[in-house]
Amino acid sequence: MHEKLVETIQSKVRFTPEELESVKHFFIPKKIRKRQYLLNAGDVAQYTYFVEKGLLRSYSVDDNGHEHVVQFAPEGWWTSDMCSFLTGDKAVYNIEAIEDTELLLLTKQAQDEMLEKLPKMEKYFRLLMQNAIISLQRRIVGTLSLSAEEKYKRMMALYPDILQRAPQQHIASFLGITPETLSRVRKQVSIGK
Amino acid sequence: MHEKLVETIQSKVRFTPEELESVKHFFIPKKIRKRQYLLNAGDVAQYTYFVEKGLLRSYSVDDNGHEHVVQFAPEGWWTSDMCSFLTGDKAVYNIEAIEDTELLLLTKQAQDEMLEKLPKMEKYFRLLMQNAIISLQRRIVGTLSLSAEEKYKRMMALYPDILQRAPQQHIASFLGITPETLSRVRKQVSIGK
DNA sequence: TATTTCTTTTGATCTAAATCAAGTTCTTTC
DNA sequence: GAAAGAACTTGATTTAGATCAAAAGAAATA
Repeated sequence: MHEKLVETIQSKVRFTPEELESVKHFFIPKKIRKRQYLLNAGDVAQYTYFVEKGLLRSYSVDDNGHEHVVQFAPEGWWTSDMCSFLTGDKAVYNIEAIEDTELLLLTKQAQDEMLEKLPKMEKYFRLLMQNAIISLQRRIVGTLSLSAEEKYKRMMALYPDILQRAPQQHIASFLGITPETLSRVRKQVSIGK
Repeated sequence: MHEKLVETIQSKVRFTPEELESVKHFFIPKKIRKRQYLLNAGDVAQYTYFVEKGLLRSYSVDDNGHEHVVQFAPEGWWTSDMCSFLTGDKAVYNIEAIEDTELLLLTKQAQDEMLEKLPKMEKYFRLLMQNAIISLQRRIVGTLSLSAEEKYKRMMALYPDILQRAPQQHIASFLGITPETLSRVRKQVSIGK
């Protein structure tokens, strides 16, 4: 159940087998089915979620009722409403399972205890955050500078698996275009090949 | 020269005066004048920069020659091309001073030594990164969901000082609109009041 | 396996913001 | 402090992508 977690930790920090074993105890395993929600906007995020298997999406809903996908989280990724999780404020993001998903849940308290007991985890999380920032910055530049077709092609290059696994409406939302435009772009791109 | 740095560290982690003092030695002070560059895309980022005073902008240039402002960094903020700094790859961002600016430079080696010697700095950087992620995610949602006018109003609410200090073309670029549109929006908003 | 519901495609129309093109005003700098 | 160069404003025109509408295709539910 903790294979992916152990794998991602080992790829970033040197840990003894015993340390790795002790990490596991801070997490609560959980499985949810497709279409179920981990978090609803307005509630407080009690956990950060590590995805062992499956696929999640987190999204916000704007004043016009339009959804905006902030993140897809496939196996090996973390997700939550970070602000809500850290501050206890109401969450602004909803988190839904796109596939049946196996998770490891970490409460704020468990995380604090873990960081206390295993300070090397600080480094793991810092590196994790650094990578997140790098890709968020790239996404912003992409959003600002690319056409609908270019955005789609970039997604093909960066996340081909998510393109296969997530419904097109959610991919459109992630890219910041309408499902209609995505459909037309896909047709265009498939002809072009 | 290290006032702001000490202030932001103290706001996130408990340090003794001696520890705080020892932090300072890892940084190289530097002043640059308005319009000078700290980093050019294509070079390797040798430093992360902490802004003690002044204002920077980092931006990328796309294939059509359009600039896209990724970040404004006023006093108390960090900036760099994080990817280049960490991996040694070529930078994709340019960093320019919008005002005469006082900086504290940190090399990768100095950062590693500092984290080694003062592990509590891991926490400081992790918290810093967390906040960055929260605001980058919000910016993405804003970029996807708001009209030009709404983006401008949000900037008025979030960063009123930067709106005063940075030229409009750079603000337009940060918001993902053209300078012409920003000019019209500003007129609109000023009449509306 | 039928039926209902959700998702994707296709077409027609509309619109916010981009682009193009002058003017105007504000900054450098010599 | 005058000239040159940026930056900003204003107007006319264009356009990528949104919106609206309806049909076709999948997938969930019974």
